[in-house]
Amino acid sequence: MNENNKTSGKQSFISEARREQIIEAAIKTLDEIGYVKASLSQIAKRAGISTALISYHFTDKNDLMNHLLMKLIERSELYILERVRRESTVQGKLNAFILASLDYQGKYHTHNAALIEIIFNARTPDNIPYYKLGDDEEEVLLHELKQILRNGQGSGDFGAFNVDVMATMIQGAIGEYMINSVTTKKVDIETYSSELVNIISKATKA
Amino acid sequence: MNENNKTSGKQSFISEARREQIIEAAIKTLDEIGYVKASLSQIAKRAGISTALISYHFTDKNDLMNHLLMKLIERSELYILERVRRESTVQGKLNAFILASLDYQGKYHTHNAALIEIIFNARTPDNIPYYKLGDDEEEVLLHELKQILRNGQGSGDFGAFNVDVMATMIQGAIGEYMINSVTTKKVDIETYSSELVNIISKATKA
Amino acid sequence: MNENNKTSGKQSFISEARREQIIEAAIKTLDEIGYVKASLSQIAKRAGISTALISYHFTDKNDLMNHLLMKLIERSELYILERVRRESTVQGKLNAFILASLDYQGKYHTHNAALIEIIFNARTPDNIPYYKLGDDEEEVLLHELKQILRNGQGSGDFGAFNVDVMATMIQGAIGEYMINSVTTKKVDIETYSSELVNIISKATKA
Amino acid sequence: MNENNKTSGKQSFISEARREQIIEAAIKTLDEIGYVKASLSQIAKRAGISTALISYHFTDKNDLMNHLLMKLIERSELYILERVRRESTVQGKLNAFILASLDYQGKYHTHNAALIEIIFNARTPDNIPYYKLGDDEEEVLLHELKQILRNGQGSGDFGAFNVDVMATMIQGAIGEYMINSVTTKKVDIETYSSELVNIISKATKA
DNA sequence: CATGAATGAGCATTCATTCAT
DNA sequence: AATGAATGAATGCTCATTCAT
Repeated sequence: MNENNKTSGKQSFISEARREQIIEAAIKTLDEIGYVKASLSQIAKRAGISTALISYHFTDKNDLMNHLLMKLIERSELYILERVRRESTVQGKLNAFILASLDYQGKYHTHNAALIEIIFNARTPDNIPYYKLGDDEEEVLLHELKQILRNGQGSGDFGAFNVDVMATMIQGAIGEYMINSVTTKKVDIETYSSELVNIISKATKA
Repeated sequence: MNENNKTSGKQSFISEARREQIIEAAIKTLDEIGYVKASLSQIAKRAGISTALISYHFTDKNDLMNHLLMKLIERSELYILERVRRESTVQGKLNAFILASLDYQGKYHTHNAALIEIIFNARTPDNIPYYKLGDDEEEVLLHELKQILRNGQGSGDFGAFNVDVMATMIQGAIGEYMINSVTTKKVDIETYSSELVNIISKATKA
Repeated sequence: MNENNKTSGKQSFISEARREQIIEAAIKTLDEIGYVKASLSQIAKRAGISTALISYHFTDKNDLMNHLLMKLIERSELYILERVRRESTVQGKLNAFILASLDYQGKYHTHNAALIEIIFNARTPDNIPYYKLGDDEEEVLLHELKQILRNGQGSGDFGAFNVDVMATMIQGAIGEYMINSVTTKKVDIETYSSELVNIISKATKA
Repeated sequence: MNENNKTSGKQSFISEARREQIIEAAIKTLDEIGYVKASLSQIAKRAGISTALISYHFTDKNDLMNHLLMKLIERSELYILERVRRESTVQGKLNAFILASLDYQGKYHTHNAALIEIIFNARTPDNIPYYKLGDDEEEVLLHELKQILRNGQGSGDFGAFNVDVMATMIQGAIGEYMINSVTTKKVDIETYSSELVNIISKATKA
């Protein structure tokens, strides 16, 4: 497979399947031993293939991590947006956003752990951390959340507040649960979800 | 320097100065190139010393990182708690907590970046990520925040809400600003601070 | 090559050849510069390969040394036992044992030097020197020697003596030639061999 | 202390005491962890001093090992020769030589272990192993042993045999006991001693 | 005399990557 | 498409030695 094939869109069916398999193994590896120790050989071991095959299907370790990250983001977006779109009211959408986000963390915590490992560890060749890379266009979820908030303000359901700050706060509150072990140990995810919905509801109220 | 001296409290003045210098260089290194690339030789380069000297003053790379982490946590705690204690009302204390936390991030963002790098990258020998290690006793700031919230509920200044959830949410909201580059680019820290204070104020109101 | 392959019996032809080559280079290295200085890079230099390739074919430096030791012991055992088994009388077997042992030292003195270097230098992780590890089962040559002595006593060819002591003495006398440079310089190996045969013959006589 | 002082004969009393102390610590270290791991810092630790002080009192690690070796050889020579000289007959002297040699090993097995570690591990800068260095003049014990054998042959107490070979054989038989763990475990030193005396007695008989 | 501080050289090992097959 | 073989570069760490104090 030449350099082009590795990044171009069209691959053979078998090639695509291999890439998928490698990405899944990488997710498992990141969850189990963390980014620092997640060497290609550790990933290959979990995939049951040789390291060389990873290099064959991805230009680079970086390339693999990028694809992996895209896949992880895509999945969580699909899950959360699907739940949001099912609701018709702004309040319903906001609640759905929060609940679905936390649900996803609980159900696919392996994915979430892998996501955290990548975002906080991987860096571009210029040493820019991935978590600082966030491009407006890419941040689909944040965009959706802001849209809900703006719509709520427009319809009078929500009061006056800085949408960017409120959205950031909500995302921080959601993400913190996974990360803050003191809370994780003390409060179960259902309680956290419903309490958070209440608090945000009050904070956004007109 | 023998094994004991490396961890015992009393060191010579010059030795203590070197340790300090190494720790500062390590902070700089973590901020600049991230945990993954922060090798002893990179740290040594920034400190202008030999790698061996780091090994001489710290038993281990792990030992260095632990001391560094302790120092970083200690500093931010001192800064924030000092500001909180200056206030007399619960509302004042809560606002001070939020503002001081964000101020610290803005003023010492190198320290904060280093803290993030360590917490999300370092793992114990059993592969437990540092961010999952959080021990109740160690989490001084979270404890203080909960105390403020409980006092506010007791005095009637704050309404009814789950203290653990509210505290976690506030911490998430504070931490997110540093991490969420979209927001960092769009909203300056003063705006974020004051808006967050307003939102939390409304959310906690009786 | 995965962890398993390194120790399991079946390897590819080319892999086995490389392992052989590395072991031979290690023998040469031990003979030339001794165990203490026999680093992987010194061995690699003599094998004309990279250090990493040694790590690829052996799990460990220890693993390499163990394989090397096994090979050396095996070779000397094969050589000596073959010569002993050609003889039919106990006296013939005893003499053959002594002569073959000294012949082996003379012919393959590089191997013998390497053997000495390993046995007296290598230690287990618990600091037990290899030369103190000798397990009855493993000491094939000592066992064979004792068998000859016992058979000779049974048949009346040999007189009464403590078999363990006599066998140890013979082994000591054989090994000493290589080690004692004063004697090595003064007495050639053929003289030493024939004289030792005479002396032992007298000592064991009925 | 300048370069000269380190090797010249006359040192201050305190300096001589320190050297003694270092040498004793080195012996202990060699016995406990073997030559390979016997770093200056390990020796210093056992002596309760700093590594720099060893470098101050000995030009070199090699220098320390040479002095240590001399001391060890000297001690065993004194012990054995004293016992030999107490006897008047050649047979008595020969037996005393064997018994005293084995006694020394039993009584001072720490010293003996250290001796073995040095002789088989240390090498000159030209990579000549110490065990191949043996100079006729230095080998006082071998010389004494040969003298006894020659005297015995002269007086008619002993028969005809090659003195060099017989002496080497006896030394090998003595040394083997310490080294051969199979025998060490099976035969106690008293039995080995008396049996060896009997065997040698028969082998040397007129 | 004695030490703490410091270093350059060397160590075994792991890693991402390449290449012939 | 897949692998085993191979490597150069880098890592954390230890060592013997030096030197100012």
